Amino acid sequence: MGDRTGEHLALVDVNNFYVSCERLFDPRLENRPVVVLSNNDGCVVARSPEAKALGLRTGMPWFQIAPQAEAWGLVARSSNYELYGDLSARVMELLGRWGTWQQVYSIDESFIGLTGTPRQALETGRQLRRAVARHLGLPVCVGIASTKTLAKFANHVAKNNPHDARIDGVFSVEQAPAGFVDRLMQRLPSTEVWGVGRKSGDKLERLGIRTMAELRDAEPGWIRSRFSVVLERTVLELGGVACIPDADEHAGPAQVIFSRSFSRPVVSSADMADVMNAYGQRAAARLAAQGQRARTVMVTAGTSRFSGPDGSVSKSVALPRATADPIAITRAAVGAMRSVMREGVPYTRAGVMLAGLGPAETGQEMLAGFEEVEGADVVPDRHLEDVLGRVRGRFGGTAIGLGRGGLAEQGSWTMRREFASPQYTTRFSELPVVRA
DNA sequence: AAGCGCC
DNA sequence: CTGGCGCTT
Repeated sequence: MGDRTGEHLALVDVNNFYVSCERLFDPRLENRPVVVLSNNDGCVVARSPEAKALGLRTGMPWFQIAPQAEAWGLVARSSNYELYGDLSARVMELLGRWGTWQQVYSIDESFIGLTGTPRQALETGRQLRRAVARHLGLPVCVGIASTKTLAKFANHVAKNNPHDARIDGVFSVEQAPAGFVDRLMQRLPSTEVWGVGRKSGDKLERLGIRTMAELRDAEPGWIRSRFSVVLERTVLELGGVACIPDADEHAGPAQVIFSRSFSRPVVSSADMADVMNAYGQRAAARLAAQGQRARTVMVTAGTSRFSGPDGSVSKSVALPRATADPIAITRAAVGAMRSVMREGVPYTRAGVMLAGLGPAETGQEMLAGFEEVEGADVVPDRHLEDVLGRVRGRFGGTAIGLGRGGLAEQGSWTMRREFASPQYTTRFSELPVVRA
């Protein structure tokens, strides 16, 4: 745990984040059903309230919905992660200013620490909600409590009572009327608790625990023996004991994965080599951007989960040295895949995973290799990944890459993005034009 | 390598 | 004609 004694925890997230981002730049999407689709336009990942009212659920495949879309006036958008990522950075930066501490939990969620009395913390929550609306035009909900799990619950309360003027998007467990939280927990199923999914919910039910309140009141040690230390912590947190450790700010992620489904199955090893070339570069670029190096490359490829025999393969290979060099990583990925894939099998997805991560060399270490240029005012880049990172930072992610066409070249397997919106905030050529 | 849960 | 990711076991 960090040093957060006596603080309140707020969990802030953006309502229907991807849809809200799309609406920000296309007001025609206001007041009508809108869904944002996953990569490859596969299934629904975000819904406007109007789309929810139509009964559309997250995870629904688009091909099942598409026939009715026109009759419903439903608008679909392909996911535009350039846009969402950019807006996310702005939201997170703004939220960080309101907290004594911040943990960015996902693209649209952040835990932040609030000080003062419970009453003051609630008022801060209301202020930051107004600030995000004013500065970024995005609607957020805020849940405030003493533990992360309770803050998640409080956020859920805020989000699911949009028309309650007393809540108005901000709910504090500590400031709720007596008995209110307990009555709610007695009504809500355990699966509404953060960290309790379908499987654990089923198992809990078989053991006689159905509601959030029953889970909160369960014996922690018994839960640990029947489930895991992770669920035990959830029980303690529901009871107000903060015990989910904060993410280590300094440590990057333990692994970097770049994995995608194909628009069309990949059958030949030649095409799969192109895939590994492209995915290896993307994974390597992320690794370099995080200032990390990898020791291990793992490749995976799989057949359709919904039809035909399961033909998933994977192979892990050690790199000769820890590196973020896209040439070394891409070579390793292509070679590993060639050794395990079966020619003629229709693979529908593949991935490159980098593991055994550690920090990249410091500036001092890099300088050590350049005694020969001592006195020069510019230290040349020692690593290809640094050069690529700088070019991409200035000219865009596909401006430069390995091989003919680099990352810009598209294969027949490239993901489908039929309903893509412009990159309003990250490409000069796609800036929205405003006429007054 | 698979299960699980989250977004 | 059905996502991607990270962590745990």
